[in-house]
Amino acid sequence: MDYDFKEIEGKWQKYWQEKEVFRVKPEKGIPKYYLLEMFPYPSGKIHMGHVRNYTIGDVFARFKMMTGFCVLHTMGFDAFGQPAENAAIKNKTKPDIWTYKCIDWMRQELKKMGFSYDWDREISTCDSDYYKWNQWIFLKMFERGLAYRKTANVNWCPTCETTLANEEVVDGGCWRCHAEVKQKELKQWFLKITEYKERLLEDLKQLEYWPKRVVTMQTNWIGKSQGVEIYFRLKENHKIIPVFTTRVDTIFGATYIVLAPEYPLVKEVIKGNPQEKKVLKFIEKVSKESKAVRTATDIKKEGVFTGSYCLNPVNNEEIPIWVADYVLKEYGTGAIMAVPCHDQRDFLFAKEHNLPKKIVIQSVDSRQSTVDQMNEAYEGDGLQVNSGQFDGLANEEAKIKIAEWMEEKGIGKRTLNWRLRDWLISRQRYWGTPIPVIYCDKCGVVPVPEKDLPVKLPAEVEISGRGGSPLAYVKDFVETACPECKSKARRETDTMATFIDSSWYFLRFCSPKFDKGPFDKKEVSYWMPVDQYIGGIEHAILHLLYSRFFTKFLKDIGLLDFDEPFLRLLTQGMVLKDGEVMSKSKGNIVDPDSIIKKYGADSLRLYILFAAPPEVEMEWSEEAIEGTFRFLKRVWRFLEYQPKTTQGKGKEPALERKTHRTIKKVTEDIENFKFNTAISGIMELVNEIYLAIGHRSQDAGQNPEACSMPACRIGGQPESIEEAIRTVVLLVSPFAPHLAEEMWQELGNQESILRSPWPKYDTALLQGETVTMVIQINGKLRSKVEVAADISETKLKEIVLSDEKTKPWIKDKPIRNFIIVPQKLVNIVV
RNA sequence: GGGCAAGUGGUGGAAUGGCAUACACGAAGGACUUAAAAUCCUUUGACCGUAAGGUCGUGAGGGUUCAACUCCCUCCUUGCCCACCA
Repeated sequence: MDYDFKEIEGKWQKYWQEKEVFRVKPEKGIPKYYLLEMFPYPSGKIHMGHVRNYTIGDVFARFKMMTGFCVLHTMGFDAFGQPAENAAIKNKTKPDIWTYKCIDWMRQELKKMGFSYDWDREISTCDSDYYKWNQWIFLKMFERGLAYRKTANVNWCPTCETTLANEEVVDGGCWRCHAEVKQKELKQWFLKITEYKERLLEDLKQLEYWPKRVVTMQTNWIGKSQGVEIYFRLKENHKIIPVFTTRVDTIFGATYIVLAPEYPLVKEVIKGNPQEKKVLKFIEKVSKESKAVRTATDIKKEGVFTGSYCLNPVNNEEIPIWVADYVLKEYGTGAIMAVPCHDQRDFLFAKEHNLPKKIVIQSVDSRQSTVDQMNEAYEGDGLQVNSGQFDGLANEEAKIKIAEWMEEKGIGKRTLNWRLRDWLISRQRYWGTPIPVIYCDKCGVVPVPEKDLPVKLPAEVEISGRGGSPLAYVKDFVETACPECKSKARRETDTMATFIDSSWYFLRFCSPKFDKGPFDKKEVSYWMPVDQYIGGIEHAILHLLYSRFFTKFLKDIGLLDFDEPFLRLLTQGMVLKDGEVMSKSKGNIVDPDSIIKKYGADSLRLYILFAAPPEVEMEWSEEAIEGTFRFLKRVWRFLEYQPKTTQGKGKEPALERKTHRTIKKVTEDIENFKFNTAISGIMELVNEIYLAIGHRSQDAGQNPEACSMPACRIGGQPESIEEAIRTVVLLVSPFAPHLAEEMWQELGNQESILRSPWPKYDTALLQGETVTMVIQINGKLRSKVEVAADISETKLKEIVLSDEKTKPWIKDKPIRNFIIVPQKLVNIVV
């Protein structure tokens, strides 16, 4: 009987579906487990990254099911987004038709992998049943002032007349027509995530089961910095220019200040002075530069003198005011004080433009050069010099003293600065959630009343990729009545960023068909929070931050009773081919479907977990998958093992011990997501079983060459062998579920293997009567001895010292130390 | 520039203070076969040695320890994420 994976996999996928094995509902008295993998964008085909992500999740879900949990394991589609519009233009189809077709293909491919999803709970974010609640949440935010409108810049391609996402800007040009990208001001919707910045930062401390680096990345992204706002005054009219710094200890070394080109005061400062034209020209030039160009590291920092001066408030020194592109209006106050000796960017800028430098921090341990000898800024700690009454203080201490002194004199104030900005959600796109807002000439901005939701996307739209928001051209959509005064009004024609969709989908899975709100509170309080979330590191910042923000907001309006949505997070590594990320542009894609056809889903699942630990990148190798395929065939052939009943019963202690040790190892490894070693543990047990069967046949006087499996039916101690085989089938079942189900049935079981409990190990059977002890002389391995497990120290010493291989290394040298690590090794120091 | 990972046989990887290279892949040899495939068995870090055995060996250098891939310090390399963040 060959291992016919095609037939087996088809059979069991059908069985699972028909018997609704994965359908789940809350059950009293059984602990719940919510396992979630990041849902895919439905591009049509699954790729190896999906296979890896979802296999990791599936193994864990099945393991949890077998260890007695009520497991919520779901799948859906993050279905809005630009590729559908691009496909519509390219293939002369419609985004919805294209998307739903892709979803169908993708669902089929996922089913072929045998994943244990409750497909009854499938959701697609482009269904109005779903995006209706995006709109509802938006309205709740609007009510509380957390959704607001302001003008902001977008990347604009003048040729295509369209907005471009940052990733569509290639080398400062449009990805499609390569025209130079301009900045354009538009009125757009924002969500006030900054209102939650403290909590988003503070609650990171709760996330002890998140990878450290993800927490670090979020912390840096929120970017809280403690510093001082210092008030510089214009020399002419004493107008205040506030400057933010984290290094107030260097204030005495400030030799100029720099304003962002967009800084409002700039135009006033230069009015009528000889520099005016030059500065205006510079501002004009910078304003055309896209952010990408301005933030590039390798480009020289440019700037111009404004012709004006201001006063350093600590010593009333006159210092020049400059304008430069490396200062950003959005960060801090939009103005900086420049300390060339202690900030590298300032150092380079000062060097370039011949500006004065002044040392104010003296390094303690290295003799510091004079200003002229410096070839880079000194950014480390040290003692204050040239700093008036603060000279001689350690700079960390001076930071506090100077800040206090400035506050007393009213020339500065301690303040916090945050890097996190509000979230721009307006998109000039069709394939997204319409923003539920109406503009009325009389009433102004009017939210769509809840009862009128959803604001549906019109089906008949021309997608050309040109001319801004496509919805603006759909007359029936735009023209509407004001909900308040009933007079003629216009709908908002922008749609929401798709990150909104994924910011709460994990809640929708708890009650996917609920129609009285975004989710059923009762269901959510049973299932949430997500116990284990699994996905790519590329979502470490935005998606996870937005989801945390939404959760906190929904808690504030009384819909949730917890602060954090995801208890544990696993970020899986990428799948590489020939050392590079698999990607279309590199042409090194391996299609999972072709692998399934050749080796079956079980082999693919097993291989992708066996090749590397989940969180590191893995190298794809077609040759290596042959190995896991072979292994499954080896397991499959256990079905041919039929001990003669006349042979009687009997136990094989060594095999029994191996079986129980393997149960322990595999169980612990799965719990810790060490799937690669879990699998190798099962492989070892399989090898051991084959050995046991082979040895029996030799003992029975058989020709060992005849010991292919069928000939081995004379097995002497079948009890242990049968137990071992049954154990292998159970242990391998989360990894290769189709094969395990089929074998389980062949072994005489009626129900799905998922309904059988996970095997337990007997602690008493783990330990043999003897152990092998390693003997080291001076830390070097010299011999091994087999001794009783509970041997006394004196007896052990005796045996070790009389060991033939040990003797020559000791001879008559005095023994200085005799170290015993129980049941492991002894080390003799001579 | 900042942050975070990682560096072990021909390859993927195992060992987180106690036998370095588990488990696999590949390679070589053998059994079975008319042959092939499949399957099974043996060998497989380097060097010295007929052998027994020995020496070296986890990116480089140093340190702690009876004992270091593992802990500490310095450096090198690669990858990922972020970045004129004041």
